[in-house]
Amino acid sequence: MSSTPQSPRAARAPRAKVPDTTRRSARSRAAILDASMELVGEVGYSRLTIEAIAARAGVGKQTIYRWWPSKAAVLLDALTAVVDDDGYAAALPDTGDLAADLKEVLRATVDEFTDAAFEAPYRALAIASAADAQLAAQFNERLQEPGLAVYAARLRAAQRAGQIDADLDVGLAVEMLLGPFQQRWLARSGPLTYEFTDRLVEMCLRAFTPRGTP
Amino acid sequence: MSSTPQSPRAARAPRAKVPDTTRRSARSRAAILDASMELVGEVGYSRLTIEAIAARAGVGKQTIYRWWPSKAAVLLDALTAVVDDDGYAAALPDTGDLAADLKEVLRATVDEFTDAAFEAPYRALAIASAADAQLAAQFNERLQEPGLAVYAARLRAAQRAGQIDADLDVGLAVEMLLGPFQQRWLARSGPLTYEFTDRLVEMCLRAFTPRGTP
Amino acid sequence: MSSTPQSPRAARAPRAKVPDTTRRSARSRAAILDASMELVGEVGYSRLTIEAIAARAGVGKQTIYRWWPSKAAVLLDALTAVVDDDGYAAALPDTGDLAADLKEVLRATVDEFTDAAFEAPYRALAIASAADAQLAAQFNERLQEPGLAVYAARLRAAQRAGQIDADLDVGLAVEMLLGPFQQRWLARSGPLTYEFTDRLVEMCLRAFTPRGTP
Amino acid sequence: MSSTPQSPRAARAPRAKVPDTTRRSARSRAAILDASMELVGEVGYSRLTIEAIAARAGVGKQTIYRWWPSKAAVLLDALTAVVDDDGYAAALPDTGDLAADLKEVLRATVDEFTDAAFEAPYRALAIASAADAQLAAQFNERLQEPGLAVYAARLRAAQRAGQIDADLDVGLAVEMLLGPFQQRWLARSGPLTYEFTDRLVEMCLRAFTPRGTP
DNA sequence: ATTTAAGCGAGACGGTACGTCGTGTCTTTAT
DNA sequence: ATAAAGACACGACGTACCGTCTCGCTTAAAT
Repeated sequence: MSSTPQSPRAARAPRAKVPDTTRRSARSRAAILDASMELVGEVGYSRLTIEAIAARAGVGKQTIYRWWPSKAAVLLDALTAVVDDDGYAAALPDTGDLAADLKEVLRATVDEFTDAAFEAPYRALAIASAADAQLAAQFNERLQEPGLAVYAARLRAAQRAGQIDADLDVGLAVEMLLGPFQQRWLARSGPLTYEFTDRLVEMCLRAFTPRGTP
Repeated sequence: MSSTPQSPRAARAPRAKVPDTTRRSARSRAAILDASMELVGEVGYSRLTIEAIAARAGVGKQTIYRWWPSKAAVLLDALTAVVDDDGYAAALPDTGDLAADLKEVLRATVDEFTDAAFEAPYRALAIASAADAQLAAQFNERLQEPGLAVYAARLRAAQRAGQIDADLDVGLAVEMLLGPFQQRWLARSGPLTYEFTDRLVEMCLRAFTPRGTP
Repeated sequence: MSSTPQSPRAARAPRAKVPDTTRRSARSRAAILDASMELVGEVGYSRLTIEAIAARAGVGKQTIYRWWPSKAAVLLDALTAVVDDDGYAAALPDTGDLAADLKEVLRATVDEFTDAAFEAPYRALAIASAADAQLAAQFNERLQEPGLAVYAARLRAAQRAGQIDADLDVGLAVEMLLGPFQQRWLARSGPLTYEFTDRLVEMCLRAFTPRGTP
Repeated sequence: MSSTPQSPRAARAPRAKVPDTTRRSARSRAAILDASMELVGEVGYSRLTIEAIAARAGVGKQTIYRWWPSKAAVLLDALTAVVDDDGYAAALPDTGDLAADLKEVLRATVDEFTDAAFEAPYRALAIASAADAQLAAQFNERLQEPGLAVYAARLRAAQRAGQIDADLDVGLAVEMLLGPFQQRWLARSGPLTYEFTDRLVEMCLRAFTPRGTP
């Protein structure tokens, strides 16, 4: 991805493949990211083309090929930029009521995945990741895992508060909370409703909490 | 003389464009399905082309376009044929030990999704479904839901045996068992191991079983 | 061409390629010829297709392929039928005034070649003949030469009347009268006007008549 | 950002779609013209395909479609290039003997039209011109008329020398000399022999020369 | 008076070529 | 050296026809 930091010196290697980042046009970069977000919303991932991005961005094709290896990589940068700008919720709320907190956040996530402007590029990246392991690694690292981490943090807080099992595998717990949700979304195997997420939270908490608890 | 005379029979065909299924070549159909399965395994979905399928099958391209709307639709038929031939496990084993039964089947599923011959077309369809709602409906109905149904049946048997809550939402329960699995697989967010599925089953059963149970 | 007479017995040859003429459907034949004449006028020769002829004629494609080797052969039969029906002018007028007679007939020919209904199939055949020597032989024999023959007859009458050289090569003379005309028409190298044909006749007659004549 | 900035220069190009001629690859152009000449000789016009030209030339199909509207247009450029390179006979010989000069040139033309390397593309263009008025205009202007002009020049010289009528319509005269020839060639209505052209010249000269001359 | 067996309408089939679109590379011209 | 522009070789697209090949079906001839 283009985010790999490149010192100017790196370009001095005998046959430099990587262009000189310091000379990069910020204006072009922004135009490309904007155009790709717009277009993926308009036509969908499969009909998204690099030519169209370049044309919409008023940019030469080579400028895209120089800095990104694929249209998915462009989208990854574009969505990362948006998410980082919007200031990723660094933490889940912690009202002390774990169930309420999880339900609230999952309801917000339902809203997010119902918003076409966000959904389109996110789905595009999920699709591209499913097809390309290398992209998947980047996608998971840069967009998915930060999201999961805040769930994990909240669960660990609940562990410390004794609300859930101390020896609970937090990673697995997060997968149980989000896996069914993402599956419904990506495979369109069911509607994304508050009722679904609420009941999913309730069911999961039954698994997370000590058996004796009523 | 040039006016097309319409026999009553011809007039009964209300919609034009639809080819005559009775004249369809079974040989060609089989060759196309075989070729598409082979090729998706060899080159992956994104490099799978209808031209290559036609060439491999020894068939004209039009014969594919006549009967299928997309390469994904071909794969859906191909995989459906394979699954139906192999005799879908109509039911999960029922040894009385729900945890053991679920673990066994999920372990088998791990094996299945580790087998490239099965994985490639299945992933291809999952990708295509993520990109195309219409295909997704077909994919879910014809391949996913039959698979889920056997889990649901086993859970309902366990309900009758009093092993899990009588008022458990079986559909949701199945999503909890398979969602995290499929998510790991499709998004490559983690390894598909027996350990993972075993622990997933254990966690889920804690959610499914009556709270009082130790 | 389909005009080759075939006795029923010929079909008894070990591997009969030639279908049984006696069973041929006159209705289909007529519909095909009509349709081909219509279509060549509507879309031109290069866009004329056998499928379209069959569809317009309400006939199976095989019925065309059974009886004709090419779409040009169909047109040749079609135009022959029309020309024969219209009763080919068996002879040029002979008023005694050769120049006037030739001018009149050439003016009529100008009219004919300006009529789209006649021009389109005729041009189609001329084009097909230019590309296919075998068709050319048929076209010349069945459509061109009968036309030329009437000119030759008229010139021979003029020879007998002493109006043109007795040792004139009548065949060449006919070519001189019609070659420039057909060339203009086919190559579109100039307009087909009465003035052109009148002056062509006058020039040719200077070549045909005895030198002493003023 | 996505609005396409238009430099004044770019705005001066009134019509879109037209590719930039200055960037055209001379190498590709030459390869395409060569390949089309070769192929039309090998397989004939009707079996000449743009795909085959592109393949033989080592060129993408789009490079042909970008610069030429049809395979006939390619051939027109190809033949024009050959003819211009070979240095079109700028003038007929003028030995003072008009008959001899015309016979000599027509005999040379017979040779030319008997040479397959020249005949094939020329016939191809004649066929395409017969089918397409727009191409015909180009063909006549760029290949036919320059050829006719040299005949016209020679006839005008003869006029000045008093050998043929001063008021002879030179254009018509040229059509009389070449029309029967081209007709025989294109329609294959007779053999192209020296005897034919010699007698054609003699006949025409009888029409061109003053009546009193023996 | 049936039985053949042909022609027939219909259209699926294996192919070829079409003309278009997008890819990723390369070259030109202009900052 | 990067950028806009876009020509290029390539490959796949989805379509249109080709000419062949079954399918019932009518229909005329030969049983």
